[in-house]
Amino acid sequence: MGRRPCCSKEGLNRGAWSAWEDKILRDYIKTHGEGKWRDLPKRAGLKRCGKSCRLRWLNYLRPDIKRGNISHDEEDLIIKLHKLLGNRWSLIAGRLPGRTDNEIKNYWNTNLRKKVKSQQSNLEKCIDKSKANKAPKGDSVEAAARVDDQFHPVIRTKAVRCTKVYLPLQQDDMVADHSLEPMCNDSPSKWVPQDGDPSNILIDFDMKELVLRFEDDFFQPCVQDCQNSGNSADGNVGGGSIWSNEAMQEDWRGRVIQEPNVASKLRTLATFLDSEEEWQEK
DNA sequence: AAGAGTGTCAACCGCGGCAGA
DNA sequence: GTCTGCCGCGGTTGACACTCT
Repeated sequence: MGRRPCCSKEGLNRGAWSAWEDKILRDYIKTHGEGKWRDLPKRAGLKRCGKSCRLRWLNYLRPDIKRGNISHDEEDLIIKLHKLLGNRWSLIAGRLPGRTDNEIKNYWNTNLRKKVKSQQSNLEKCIDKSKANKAPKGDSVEAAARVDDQFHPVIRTKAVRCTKVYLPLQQDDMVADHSLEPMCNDSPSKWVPQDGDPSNILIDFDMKELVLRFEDDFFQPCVQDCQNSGNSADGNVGGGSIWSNEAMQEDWRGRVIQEPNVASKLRTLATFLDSEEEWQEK
């Protein structure tokens, strides 16, 4: 049994919307409000499918929409949110007032994907170099490499804020390195090994703070080092990738979903992201 | 000047989630 | 608990604009 199409395609207009179609739709929604998209075209007298009307309204006609000129701040935010959420364009758009998921998706595909990819490859070069050189402990490049190896779970905890998370970290590494301690609001004593397995640590702390510190302070030496050594890293810490590669990122997402004590649905994440008080309380 | 190649973005499509019957 | 229909999402397409040769 096949799925019933959303509407009959016969006799319907397709492709670009004309000015008068826009006017009809805008006037209709102004009078009757949004919703009931399936019936809207008939009631409004439009030869369009309901889905098409909805899309046109949400992505183009809505009065609160900002179009074009994505600012540097917005771009930065898109990159950071994309690190956390992946291609969840509607969630990302929800954090950018006046921007639509379609616009952000297009902007990502045409501008940011390449940009982020090149920064990612610079990061990999940087880390490879540091590993090859066996820099002494404490060296910024080595430290950044260790961050890349170990601290991607920090971002993971942000994605499931306020939820206790099992992290596959080596506790010894974390505590022994004093440069990492300020990144955690809670004292390391609150990091409790789970089930006697030292590689699983239960953590529950302020994740936003962690991410900011990670991106803005701790990561900077790596970028500077890249520049000093002739590797261009664009100097954009916020835009630098936290992942060594896409596989690592995918692996991270998969494991989050499977963890028993972690919010198992991304809708939970959406709720969290929509909670302004929580977001700003720290 | 013109044709080819590339980029951009509005619109379409199919699927999955969810609410209500 | 199951079914049905609507809505919203993310991936993809294709028309148009722009740049290069």
